[in-house]
Amino acid sequence: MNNTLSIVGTTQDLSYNIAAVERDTGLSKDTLRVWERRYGFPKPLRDRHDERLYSLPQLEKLRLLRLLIDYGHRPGKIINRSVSELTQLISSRSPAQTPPPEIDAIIELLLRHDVENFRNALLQALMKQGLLRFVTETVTTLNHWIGEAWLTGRVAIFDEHLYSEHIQNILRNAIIAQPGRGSVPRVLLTSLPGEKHRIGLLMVEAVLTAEGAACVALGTETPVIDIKNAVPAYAVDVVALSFSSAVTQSAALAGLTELRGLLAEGVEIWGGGGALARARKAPEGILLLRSFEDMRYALERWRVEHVRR
Amino acid sequence: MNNTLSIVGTTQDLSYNIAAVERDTGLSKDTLRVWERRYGFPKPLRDRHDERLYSLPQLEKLRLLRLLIDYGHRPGKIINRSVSELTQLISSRSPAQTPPPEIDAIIELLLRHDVENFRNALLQALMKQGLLRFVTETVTTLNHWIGEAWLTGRVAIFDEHLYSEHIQNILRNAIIAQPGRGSVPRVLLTSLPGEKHRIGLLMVEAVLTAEGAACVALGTETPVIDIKNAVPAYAVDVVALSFSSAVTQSAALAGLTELRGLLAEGVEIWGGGGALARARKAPEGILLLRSFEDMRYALERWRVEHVRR
DNA sequence: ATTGTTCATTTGTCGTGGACAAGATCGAGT
DNA sequence: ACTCGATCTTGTCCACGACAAATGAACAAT
Repeated sequence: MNNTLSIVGTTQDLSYNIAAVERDTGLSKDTLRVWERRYGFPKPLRDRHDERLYSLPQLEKLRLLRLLIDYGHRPGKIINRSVSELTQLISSRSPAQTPPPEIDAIIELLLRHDVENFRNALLQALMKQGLLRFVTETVTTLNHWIGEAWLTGRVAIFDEHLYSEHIQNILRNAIIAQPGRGSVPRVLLTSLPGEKHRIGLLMVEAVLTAEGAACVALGTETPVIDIKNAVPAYAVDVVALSFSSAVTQSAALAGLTELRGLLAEGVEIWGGGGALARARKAPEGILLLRSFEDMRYALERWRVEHVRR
Repeated sequence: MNNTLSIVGTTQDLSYNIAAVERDTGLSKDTLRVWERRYGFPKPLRDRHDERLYSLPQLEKLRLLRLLIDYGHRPGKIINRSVSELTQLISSRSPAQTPPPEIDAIIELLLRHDVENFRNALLQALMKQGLLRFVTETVTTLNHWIGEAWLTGRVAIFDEHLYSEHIQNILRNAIIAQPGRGSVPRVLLTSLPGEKHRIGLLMVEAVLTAEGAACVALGTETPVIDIKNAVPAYAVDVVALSFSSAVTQSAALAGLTELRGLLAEGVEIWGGGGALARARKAPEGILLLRSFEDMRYALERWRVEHVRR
């Protein structure tokens, strides 16, 4: 079972065993070992039983590498560069643009760790704009720029955690405020195992609920089989899946196709999110939503096609 | 990278490669291979390149096994029983006790997949009892009995997902409703990597906020180093960590001790949750909270010890 | 009766290297 | 500009040996 919390460590400078590194970097054990074999990095110390002990600097460099690889760099080209070269690569990649001032003001509060005012700024934006605009404009751009700031190291991991929690609070608060009795269509909302990003899912739920659909939200990481079983149980008309850009496009399409094979014909499948934003054509029987605009249109279309007699 | 969603499959009856099985069962590839070697199950077909291809029945039996093992059965004893024997084991596991009627009524709605009324029943309970009693009584017992019903197979995985989402909606809604300006102490709230249960964390946040503390919630799975860095950034007085019964007690204690070594003396560490409920004695410099009562007492004590001049 | 200790067994994770599929890159040809 | 195939790169899979960590049983001590 993969529920170890263990971190090997002496009091002062700690070392991480290979499982801890896999957790903290997202690089599989196989990958870590094969990198060591091929490129000579990371070359961890060994404990008394010849098991790998990674140091904190190694772990930090691995995180940098992961980031750059996600961004399109090839491992072999960058793995033996120094940490400073890598950070330079990251910052040089960042676009010259700056976020719009109202977004920047909010990010500024996050950077100052001013929890109360950060929360209030978000709430005020929501009040001022209404749920739909708040989600489709403010939250979308906030996500983008905070991701950007994280890449360049301006925003720490815990800041991003905090941001995610607060957005969740606000979105869930907005969702629960909606009535949503007997609405159509009934939409099952979730992501496949491996996809952990909750915010995209909540944004969709907020918009759909606001547009009068009935959402059955299952959170993240529902195995395909369980989705298949949930569809008849909750009598849903549509299954909507979210894929953040942390997953590859091909993986997302494969998951969608897999699900299509398992579900009844009448049930629609919608897929959206960063991983699919640039997808060319949809697999048979699947609707790709490249924007919130697309989604509202899809909703409209469903309703026209399923008019009550 | 472990973000493959790929599933190998022909249109009709699909087979799953070892990565897909790892995802859907939570059993690591190493475990799957060593079970095959030792016990002869699961013995998957091989593709043209000698790679394992698991069938759907195998996958389903693996999920049953996982369930029983989580409950305390030993793999070696049950792995070669038939599926019907295993399901029998699960249903015979059902405890003599039954949940109190008001809890049972709510669970019944979940079993009927009656989303709207389920939501309303939860909201009504909250209104009737107030936040504190709702969390410490209703949610606590609901968690317990739904976990129980899941073990006996009465509640499906997707039902539990749905339950978790709704509880989150409600708790976060309650949290955001509180003012919380300039309160003390400032409490950082999170869990360590590997601990994914969010509900316990949210329950604590709800209670603490209601009691007038200022919570800085980082969600689940924050690496120790990031906690260490967050403490000065957010100027917190207390770090509170939650450990569900999915982790072992020793792992929880190790994590707490590890953290203690990294944080400044003045910062308190509180640990709570299922894994620690039966812990004997706390490590040096750590406060174990075995109940919500304990937590309110700890809060009281902190305030007395840090009286404003 | 509960708690601590010791010892044997079970079980999951780690190690090694070899192999190869799937992806990425690049050049040639339409 | 674009497919197409050849070529390199990279992650995942395999086998199987070893052993640490978890569990259970047996027993002593409080």
